[in-house]
Amino acid sequence: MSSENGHPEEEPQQAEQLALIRELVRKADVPRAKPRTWRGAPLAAELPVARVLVDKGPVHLDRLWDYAVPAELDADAQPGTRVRVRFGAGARNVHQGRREGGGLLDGFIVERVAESDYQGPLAAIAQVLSPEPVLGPQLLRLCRAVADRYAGSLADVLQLAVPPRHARIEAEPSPALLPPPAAPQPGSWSRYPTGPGFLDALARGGSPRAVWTALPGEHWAMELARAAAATLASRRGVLIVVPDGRSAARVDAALGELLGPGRHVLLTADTGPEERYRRWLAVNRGAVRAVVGTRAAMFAPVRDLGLLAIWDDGDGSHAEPHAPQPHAREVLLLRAAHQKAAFLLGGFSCTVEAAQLVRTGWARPLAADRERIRAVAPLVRTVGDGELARDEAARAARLPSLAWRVAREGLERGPVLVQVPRRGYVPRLACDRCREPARCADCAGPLEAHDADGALHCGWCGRRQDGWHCAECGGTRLRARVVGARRTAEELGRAFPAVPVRTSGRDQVLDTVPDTPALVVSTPGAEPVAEGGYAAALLLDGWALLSLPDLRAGEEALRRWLGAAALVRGQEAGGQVVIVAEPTLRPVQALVRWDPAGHAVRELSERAELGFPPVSRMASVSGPADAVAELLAAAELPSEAELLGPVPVTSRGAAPGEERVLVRVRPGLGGELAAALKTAQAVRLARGAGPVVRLRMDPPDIG
DNA sequence: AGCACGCCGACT
DNA sequence: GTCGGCGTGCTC
Repeated sequence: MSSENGHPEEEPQQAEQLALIRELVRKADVPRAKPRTWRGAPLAAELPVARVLVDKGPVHLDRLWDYAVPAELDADAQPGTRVRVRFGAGARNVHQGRREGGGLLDGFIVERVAESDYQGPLAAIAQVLSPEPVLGPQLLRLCRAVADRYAGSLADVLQLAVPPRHARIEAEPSPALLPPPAAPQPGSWSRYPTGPGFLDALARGGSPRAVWTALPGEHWAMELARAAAATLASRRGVLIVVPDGRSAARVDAALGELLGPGRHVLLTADTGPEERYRRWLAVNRGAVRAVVGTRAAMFAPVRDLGLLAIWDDGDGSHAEPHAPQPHAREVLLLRAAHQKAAFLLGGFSCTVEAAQLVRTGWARPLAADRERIRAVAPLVRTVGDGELARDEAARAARLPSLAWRVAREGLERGPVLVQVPRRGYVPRLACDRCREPARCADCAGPLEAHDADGALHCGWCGRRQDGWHCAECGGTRLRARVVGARRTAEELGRAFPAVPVRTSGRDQVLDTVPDTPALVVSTPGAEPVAEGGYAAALLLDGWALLSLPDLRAGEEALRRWLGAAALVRGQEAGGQVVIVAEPTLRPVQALVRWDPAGHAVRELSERAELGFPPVSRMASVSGPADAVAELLAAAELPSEAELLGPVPVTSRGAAPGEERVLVRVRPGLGGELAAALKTAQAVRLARGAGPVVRLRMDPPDIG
């Protein structure tokens, strides 16, 4: 396939690059030393050198250290085991018999080799914590690839990938592996023209890759379970990553229904640390071959991986908040490439990244015919600003009369969902006339007005913009308006006093609601499933979502609307959706036509024109101004790298005087960019540890 | 990060 | 003459 995107196909070239850098970082040609006897203690007869990754500590220790393997630890000190080693200046003194010193640090044996290229005497491994090989070769390779991709340290990634140890759990035997199940019937996969073929390929041991646009009302958890069962039938393993515990529980239930007990495990944060480690060990030991879980499960060491699946990749929960902040979709893509496994990315909506996988030909679309979509999608109706202005009832009650009518009708037939915005968004500027986001004339970054004088500055390159006018329509006035709608929902509840009002939100999320008339007020993402589908839905958060301070505002709005609208009965069953948003806006049109993939394709081509991610690759470098400048000057960036900024960092937690620079490269150079920044960072830290500079690949918050 | 070694000022 | 300031540099 082409190398036009930043996806797994750039990986071999990247690996080569990094191998080269590792080589350079290592000392120049020195004669290879055999491990010397340490205090005269006998060494392991074979492969007496252990290459150890020290688990914690500063970034410049992110390399392997050679230790001698004493004969008595030979059997236990295998690759992948957790060990303790003496590390620090004092360790040598121990060797010379002077006094104790050098702290004990935890680490992992990465490999056993015959000789070391370190010239001095090797210290011995102090202790093998347990003979359990928790860091197998494939997991190690994955973690290294993730660290490289995100310009992070291997130690940081291992912290995400290998759970903390519980000795008692390790002592327990894992259950025996059950024989593979029979291949499942295609079931509702038959509603997609290529669905049965996809399932069949999985069952036969093939590795199809698909971007699946789920039909409205789809019992997607069962579809994922069927794909898992087909893969297990081919004697291969499965990993399914979903955004939250609620979704994980649904897939868990579907897997249980289809496979019976003992063939899969659920890995989520709700499970206590010990039980979690028990399940993780069962997976690592090959006793269980199917895993469903939330983002931390993206590293689950499933054996013989046949299928990697992710549901709703646009959900922000898939982005790991801990360094180096890998995204579950990208990690699964790396795994699919490494292991030649099948890949299934599904959702009611479609991200630009997913559209890019299809565009480059890496994955095939898996979607239903238009006719079938029309039959099962609810009828979507819009209320734009013009209508709102003319609508007397709306002005009085802050709710358009169409919404009243649809709610009243819906409540005669079942529950009605009301989606209201969450608090705490930051509006950005848009053209008052056509709502196109206001963009910088120089680099197309988002404009901000954070000065009291009202002057406009670019959020990326920091340049002042005078005399702004809209590139789309020529308008010269800006707006930052948002609609507060929570109160509207409360008023709606008062207007239907006979009907119960249930709420689902951040603090208390309802899982399901019964099939009886009720107003169900929910924030995006917390919508309960209605047993027979909602009779209607009101989407009242149009402007709040569209003015999120994000490049993805449109995509995110559409994703949330589709997530709610997919819970509504089809229009043949009378299901209706009313959205309070301008009908000319692209995401609104995509909702009306129920065409998320088309929306993502258009967003993608627009990003390509503007040089936005994921069509370009970006890194953000932030910290004290001089430190940022110093790092960038030292980094051997790809020659055509484009520097945007610096701009002052205004986010929470940033010290005054901090700045941020964005580095942009064309697709395919992301690996090179990450490697260059990581090397420069390591060099900086190795000498003198100046003020901290934060690196972030693919920053999500670039406006 | 720790913790060494190392090369210049005021104290018994 | 020594004790000790914390400025570079290494840690398998």
